[in-house]
Amino acid sequence: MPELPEVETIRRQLDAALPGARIVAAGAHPSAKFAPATDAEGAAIRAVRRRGKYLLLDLDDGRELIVHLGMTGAFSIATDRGEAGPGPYTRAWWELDDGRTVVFDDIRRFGRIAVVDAGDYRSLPTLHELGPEPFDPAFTPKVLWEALRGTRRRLKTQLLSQRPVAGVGNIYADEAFWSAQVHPARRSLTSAQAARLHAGIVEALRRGLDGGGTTLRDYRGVDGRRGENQFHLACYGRRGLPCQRCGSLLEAAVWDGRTTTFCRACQGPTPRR
DNA sequence: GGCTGGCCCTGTACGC
DNA sequence: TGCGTACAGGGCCAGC
Repeated sequence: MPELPEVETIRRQLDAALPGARIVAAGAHPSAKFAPATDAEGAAIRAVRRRGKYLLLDLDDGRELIVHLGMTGAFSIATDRGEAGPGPYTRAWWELDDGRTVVFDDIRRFGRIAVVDAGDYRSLPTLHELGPEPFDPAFTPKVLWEALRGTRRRLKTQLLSQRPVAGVGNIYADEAFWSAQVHPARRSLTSAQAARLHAGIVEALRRGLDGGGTTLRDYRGVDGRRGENQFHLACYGRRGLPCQRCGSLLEAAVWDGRTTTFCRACQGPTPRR
């Protein structure tokens, strides 16, 4: 499940390989989520950027090819015809003028592709309303506090909306709340808790980035390599295992449709509502 | 306008 | 062994 560190790892690999190449042909799964991939045909790729979990490929005609990896999206670049080309889970592919083919596979089809005028993200609500980048100086503890205390939703639910900060998904959210010793089901927090959560978010994402991403099931880089960060998770997916800080057994619950792992001893009792 | 819950998807794990 | 069911979850959207 690609979150910011995984998407950034992929971005770096694509940005090292694609700028300068022109898309001479394209194909896509007929679903409305992937069909727009063919709209990029004829354009050259200038750069590969990232906002949150979205990959933004700048095209030379004033548009952007936007790709969200969803849960199981993955890129590969085929250099020889017939080798690592489109497969049963390929949802889009782009043939380049240098003979390579960029292939986008997505088993569960939670991904999404769009081509828009540069900077016009109105057709992608989450991207349009996206919060600051976590490593940007504009993302401060105060900004996070303001974004979280201005809602009555659970803190984690609000965090996953991508509005307080861009790029945090379920894995890094659990890690950040555990690190900050803040209960994710709370609906309010102090400025001191916000400061700890801010530090926890940045730290968790930085660690994921340094590890080349977290591979739990499907995530692979463009080069097919798995991430390493799954070996360093302290909380996510460790229900029933001892907390690395206090030794209590970690618990898990489902709130707002998302499984959350937490330490009752470190992060406090679950709020009544 | 804010919030909640359902839906989309398919491989994997597990129980019977 | 084979079948059925639950589960994983990011983003969108209808309905409250």
